[in-house]
Amino acid sequence: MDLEDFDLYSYFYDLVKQIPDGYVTTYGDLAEALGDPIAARAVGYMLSINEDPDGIPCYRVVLHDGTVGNYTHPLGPQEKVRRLKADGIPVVSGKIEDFEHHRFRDFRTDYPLKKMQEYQRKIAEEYTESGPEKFELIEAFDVSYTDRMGFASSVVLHGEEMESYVISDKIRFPYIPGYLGFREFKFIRRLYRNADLLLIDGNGILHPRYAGLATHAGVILNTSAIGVAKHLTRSVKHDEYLYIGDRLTGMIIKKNIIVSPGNRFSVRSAVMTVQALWGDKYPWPLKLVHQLSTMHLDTRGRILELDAQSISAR
DNA sequence: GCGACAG
DNA sequence: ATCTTGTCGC
Repeated sequence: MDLEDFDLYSYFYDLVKQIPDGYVTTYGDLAEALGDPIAARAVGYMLSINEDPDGIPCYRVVLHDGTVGNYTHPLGPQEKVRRLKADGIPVVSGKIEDFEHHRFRDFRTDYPLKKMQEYQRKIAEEYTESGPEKFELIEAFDVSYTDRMGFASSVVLHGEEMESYVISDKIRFPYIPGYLGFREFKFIRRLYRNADLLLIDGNGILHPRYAGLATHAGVILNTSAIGVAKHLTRSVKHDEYLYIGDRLTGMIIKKNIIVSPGNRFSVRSAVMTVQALWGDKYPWPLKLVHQLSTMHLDTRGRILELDAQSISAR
């Protein structure tokens, strides 16, 4: 199992196909079969964008209490009820009768998200706090999305010189809290131009397993990295300092701007470096690369050439 | 209604 | 992140 290039969509749809005729399962049961109950919302999302509703029986996935729940179909939830009844499942006023008797949870699975957690713990062990303080080549990354496509960009800075890169690819991993690295690192790996500092939209060691996207990228690419996030994730806040367990992992430097070390930085040195790259209201290389990604998405990857002025003019 | 929830 | 109308504040 190649965790760095894992197709969770295919794996998930194969799980859904395992639900036998005459049985149902829940969003949480499928998340459990993937390896982490936190994926329950991603389960709902993946079902909602199912491209093969006749081959992949989404209608067999219901709420925890036996309520039928939503169905993304032109005919709506009533079509879900119709299909369940056609399978011989009794549904009375939107709820499955004798729910536990019809509930399937005996999935054949390798629990891929559990393996990814282990992988993240190994990455976290490779994180180091000390590193260089001067950088020749800085690269900032960002990705914009449609349902199944990602449009990724990077901006590379060396002295006064700047270059930008764009790539796009089909998405094979949904957004799942705590697993962003498995969604976005493949883009960073392809865009990486041997920079000695990576600036990444997301968290570093401010992560339940101390291995957010910026740490994932910094450790695998063996370079310095910093994460800058716009929203706070689960952590304990003391003044502006953010702790996971007893460990200092990040800092709120402005409203909705959270800095955490990815690799080869401490919290203090990461904050100082971000401040050295401060623009108007945000580190300017990240603002620029975000605009580039958005434009890349808007044109569906048909950008051929861009310079900094045409981007900033937006 | 509440809690979590990086992108 | 994306989907999106109107609304609030500078």
